[in-house]
Amino acid sequence: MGIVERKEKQKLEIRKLILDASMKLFVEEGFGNVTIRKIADLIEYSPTTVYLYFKDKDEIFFSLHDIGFQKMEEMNKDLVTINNPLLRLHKMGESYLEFGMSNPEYYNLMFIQDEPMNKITELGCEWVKGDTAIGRLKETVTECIEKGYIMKGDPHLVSLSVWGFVHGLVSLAIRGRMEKFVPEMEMILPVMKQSLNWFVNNIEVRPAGS
Amino acid sequence: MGIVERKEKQKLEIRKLILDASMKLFVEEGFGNVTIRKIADLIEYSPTTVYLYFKDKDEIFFSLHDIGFQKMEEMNKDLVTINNPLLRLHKMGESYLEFGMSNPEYYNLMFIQDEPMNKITELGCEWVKGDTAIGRLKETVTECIEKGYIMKGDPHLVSLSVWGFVHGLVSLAIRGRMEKFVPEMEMILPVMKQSLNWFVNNIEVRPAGS
DNA sequence: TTGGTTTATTTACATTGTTAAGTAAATTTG
DNA sequence: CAAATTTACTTAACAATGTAAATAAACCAA
Repeated sequence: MGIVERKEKQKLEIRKLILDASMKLFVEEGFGNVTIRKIADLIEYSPTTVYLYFKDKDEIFFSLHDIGFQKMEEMNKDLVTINNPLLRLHKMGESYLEFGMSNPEYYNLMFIQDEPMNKITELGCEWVKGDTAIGRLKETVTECIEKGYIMKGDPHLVSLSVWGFVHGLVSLAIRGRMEKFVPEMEMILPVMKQSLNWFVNNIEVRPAGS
Repeated sequence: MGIVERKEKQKLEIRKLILDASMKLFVEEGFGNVTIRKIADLIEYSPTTVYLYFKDKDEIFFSLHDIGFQKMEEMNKDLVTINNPLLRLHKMGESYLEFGMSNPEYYNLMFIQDEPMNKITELGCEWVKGDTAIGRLKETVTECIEKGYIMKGDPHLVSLSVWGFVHGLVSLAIRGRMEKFVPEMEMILPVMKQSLNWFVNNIEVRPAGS
């Protein structure tokens, strides 16, 4: 079945071509300016050809959202080596902030935009990528609690809180709600890290009298 | 000049008609399904009439975003009577969560969607409504720090952190990213409140040995 | 070569935001 | 009151969009 294989490979190549072009447009012109026709122009196919590889526009966004999680995972892979769970949690947070601020378009698709989730509910399946990422957070939080680094509590709830915290910062920033707080662009990430620092300091259980 | 006055009043009435219709559509059919034509249909005018009252679609969204802040302010007006600043901060947080969850469309316009901010940067002016709301948060946080209810730190940074926290929860919830954490709809707000509770407990300075 | 399958394109349509031009009524001016 | 002008609105139209149907071209098995 060598021919079938080759065909499949070609099919995947064009899919990739479409996704790359979409992301390029997404980054350069913003979410609202990604159109099927521009994508088609960029890959030098007719607009309708795109529909041979993706059911509709939302499916393209869903695929990009997926790629975003892969990128994030890659960025996080070194963190497992950190032994101290609270330090690991802190670094995970920093990594999250960095990912969001340096890939706002992916972040947008992964955690803010509705379109990729539409696709998920439409297919009746779960948000696999997001859930596994959160799963890893939960492991670390659980370890923090078990080893007494942070106050005893429901790991589930604490994980949600931690995620909420970093997501709040990133999403405020990339949607332009932080300008009054942090007027200079290049200060946003540092300030967010300070904020995370404050957060971790506060949830850390300090030995009595320190 | 009674006639001029009456005319102005009529003009405002139609503006309100448009805004109400927009909000109705927004709530019932979602952000993406608000179209000028549907608005016009609803108020029984031609689509172009809308443009006599609003420069463009974004200006409608901006006005709605503004109304959202008014509603929020109204919801918060009782809070100033709370003397204990940490309790006040806690209640402000709860109120914020409640507002977001019971008015997701307004929340969307106020803190997530790009369009209203486009209008602001276009006009070269500031995000007045948002900034004053945040100002009130900052006052309470400052008081908390001064009176020793929470750890000493930069009020600016702490305010951003608090805001980030509650915003993170609300925006994850209304963009459907919390389903795995909290599968039952009606549990979302309670869980978010628990989360806020945990947060406040952690930032509160406890007397040594308690 | 023939007939079927895959892959792409050309047309086409409905929906969108928005503008330009036109019209009828209301108001002002003489 | 009659003429001029302003106001409030509509009709018609344009360009851009997502997407479907019809069609043509390329490819391959028989």
